[in-house]
Amino acid sequence: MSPRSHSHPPSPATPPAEAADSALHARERLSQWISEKGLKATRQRDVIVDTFFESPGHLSVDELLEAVLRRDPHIGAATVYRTMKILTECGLASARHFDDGQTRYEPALDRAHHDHLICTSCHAIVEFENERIEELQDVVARQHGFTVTRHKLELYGLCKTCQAKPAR
Amino acid sequence: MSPRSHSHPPSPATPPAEAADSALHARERLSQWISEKGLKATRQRDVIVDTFFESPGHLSVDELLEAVLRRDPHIGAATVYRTMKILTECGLASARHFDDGQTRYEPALDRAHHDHLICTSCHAIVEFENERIEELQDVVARQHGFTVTRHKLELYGLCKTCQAKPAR
DNA sequence: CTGATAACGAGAGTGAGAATCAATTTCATT
DNA sequence: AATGAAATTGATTCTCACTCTCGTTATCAG
Repeated sequence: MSPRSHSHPPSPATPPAEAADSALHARERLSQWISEKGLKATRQRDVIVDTFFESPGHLSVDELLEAVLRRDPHIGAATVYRTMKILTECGLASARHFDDGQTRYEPALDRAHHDHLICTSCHAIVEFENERIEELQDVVARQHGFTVTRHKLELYGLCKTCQAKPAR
Repeated sequence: MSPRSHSHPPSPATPPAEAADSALHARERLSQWISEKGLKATRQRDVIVDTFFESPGHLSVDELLEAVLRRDPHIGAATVYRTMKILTECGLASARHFDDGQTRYEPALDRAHHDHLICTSCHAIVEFENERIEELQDVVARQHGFTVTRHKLELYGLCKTCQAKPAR
């Protein structure tokens, strides 16, 4: 079989202290959830969760897997899918479906609701909040007799940088 | 008030005059586009386009195919995909990607922009427009240096009917 | 330590949609 | 009408994101 040389995988490049911190919080909350639900803690999940919280937001599973494999080349894609599903269920991550056909995840630790501006050229994603828009949405929903549980507002276009550049 | 006229060619179920009318307009515009682009008119495309414009909005390709097959059981799914792509390119239809993983098409003949309320229980889709929200979106985009080319606003929740019912 | 069982990884299965390709249809030009 | 180049068709295959299956392994309460 495989030699379990499992020393703790040292982080290749020191991540920002902030990110590492949020990864810590997340691991606490996750272990809580795990014991509540009768799940089991595994090395793979730790690696995936750490990687996720130490990476910039809006990762696709592919991108996350790539980063995970740099730390542990033996983790399977299915495990990343499964882990992100768990993170979503316990409220630590939220899934976003933009128009590129992939599910993207962003950390959801104590984050307020927000929407997105998406550059169709460089694929940059900028978050924003606008209380007025939210209010108006509620008004519209009420006018139509709807009780809204969630919403999605995405603005697609060119970011400042990509407007300046000619055609890419 | 719906006019009950018998002036239409015999079709399996007489569609609303309004819909048949828009199907007519659409066919004109399509044939224009077809000759412009050096494409060719075909019986299959006519059937698909007619069916599309005589059906209620927000059809998935599956649903459309089903309706098409009732008129001509020999039309292939690939042709429906291809035809809807053409309709989208020439501005007669617009594609929508809601959270159910299928592309849905709605007629776009001289229609103004609008957004959607979607019932997560009965899957009803209600359209709405709100000029104030649009304006605020522009403001937000400007603040972030974006030039927005299109946007997507979807409100998910329960419609009036489904709120009344217990659980479905 | 041990046994029940959750979790793993590899790979097969799915479903929407795009691509391929031989056979057919369209249509401008004879 | 007949021709033939080019577009179109439908069956099938492929791709891509994701889920499921299954034999094996790891976790953890007792």
